[in-house]
Amino acid sequence: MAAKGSGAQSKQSQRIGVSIPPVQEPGSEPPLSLERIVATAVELLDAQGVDGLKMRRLADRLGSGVMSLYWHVANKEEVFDLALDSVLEYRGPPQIVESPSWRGDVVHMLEDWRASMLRHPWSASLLPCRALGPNILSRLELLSKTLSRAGVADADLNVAIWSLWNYVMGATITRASFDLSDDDRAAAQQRLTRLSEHYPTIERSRLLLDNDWDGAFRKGLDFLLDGLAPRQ
Amino acid sequence: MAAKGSGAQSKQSQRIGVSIPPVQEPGSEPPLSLERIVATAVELLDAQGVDGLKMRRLADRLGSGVMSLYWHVANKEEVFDLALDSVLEYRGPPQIVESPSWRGDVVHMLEDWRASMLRHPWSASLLPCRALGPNILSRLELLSKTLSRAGVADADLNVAIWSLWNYVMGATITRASFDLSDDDRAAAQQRLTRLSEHYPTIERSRLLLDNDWDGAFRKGLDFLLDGLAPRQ
DNA sequence: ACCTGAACACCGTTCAAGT
DNA sequence: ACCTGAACACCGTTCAAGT
Repeated sequence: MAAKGSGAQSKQSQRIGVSIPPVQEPGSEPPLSLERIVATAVELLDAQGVDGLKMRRLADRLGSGVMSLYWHVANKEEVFDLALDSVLEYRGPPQIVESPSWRGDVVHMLEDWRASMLRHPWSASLLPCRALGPNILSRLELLSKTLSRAGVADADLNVAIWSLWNYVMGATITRASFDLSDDDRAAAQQRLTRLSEHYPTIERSRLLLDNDWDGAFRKGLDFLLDGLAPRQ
Repeated sequence: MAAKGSGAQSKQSQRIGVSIPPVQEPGSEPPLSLERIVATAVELLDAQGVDGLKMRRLADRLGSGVMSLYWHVANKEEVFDLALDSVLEYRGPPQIVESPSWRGDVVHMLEDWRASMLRHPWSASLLPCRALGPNILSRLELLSKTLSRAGVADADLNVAIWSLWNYVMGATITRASFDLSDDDRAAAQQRLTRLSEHYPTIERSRLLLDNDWDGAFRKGLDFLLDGLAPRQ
């Protein structure tokens, strides 16, 4: 299961003394490494979507043979896992003077989470069915700690966390997949208009064109938080 | 784009008079039809998951050559679209005497929606990125109409619908993917315990093992509905 | 109108070597 | 320790026919 080179931490970024910085001669590639593979996988996913990530294409971009990848990585699945987690790092809430409120912290983290996933539209739909990497676990830990300090009882903690997780995931996955296809969406709304006898209400409200996603996200999130941890 | 035989409605289920019911001679298959293809695709997906649906395997089960499928269907994508929508039919709320309350109707529809998707665990993660079929549109229409009658203003209608959609999708996708792998989940929690120095709070609450999914779903849904359409 | 087999252009990955 | 090319066992789909 575990990849051979998984734990390897390439330390070549720690330059010793004043040795020559590794300026890239055009055409000569730096050596393969887990970091380069993951970074390039993210590039590829951003550019071409989930189906665009192929081992051969990845190797091409890295200037190596396909099979070289398999030294650093067990299989394609692991590439997905690593690319996904690499995109979800969290740097914490802005520390302006004093941390304002637990609620502000939670909202910030969840909005940042959503924004991170929307910057990489392939990531949201991948997350639920993949292994939970350290960055995701860190977010959950932070969320849990914050809610706990805010007074949420231990018995209610898991429900609160999963409700928020579910809401964020649903909102982001939907948004990301609608994002991918602006034309498709217009086409869908047109099809809806043609069928307006069957679906008069959603046709009238132009459901498929409405796009205040950010506002809707924030509003629903507030409702959830009101219920989960009432402001006292 | 449109498949050649898409609109075909095989009417052979309407028996004329007392003709012999189509008892299957073992080995002789009924003729191919869109319905049979879709039904078999659902079987295959239920049994083997998303990656288990291959055109060749589907053809095998149907007792036909692979390429025969392409007469009824444009490509594999269309098989997914049709299988998905076929699984999401809604029969409406139980009509016991009087329809109780708009809120009961909404909750019933959304819980039924979730249950339908959980009966076919591959469906939830597929839904957001596929075409909206008639059954899904019907649910959205019903939801919209009910909320509208409940007094939700036109301007707030789309936000309300999408919030609920997002919540249901997120909850179901998460639940379904955790469902797929009971062992994996235990393994993940074990890994978490090993790393408990980094994630003490979620380790202590045994976040990854908690499984009152149904209760959590209902609770969060109530919070959302409270916010979206306050009971007067 | 409906079905078919052969063939094509891909995939991920195994294996047996190379340095 | 790291990289490689040839080969295998698959895929979805095109095409040119068949009935």
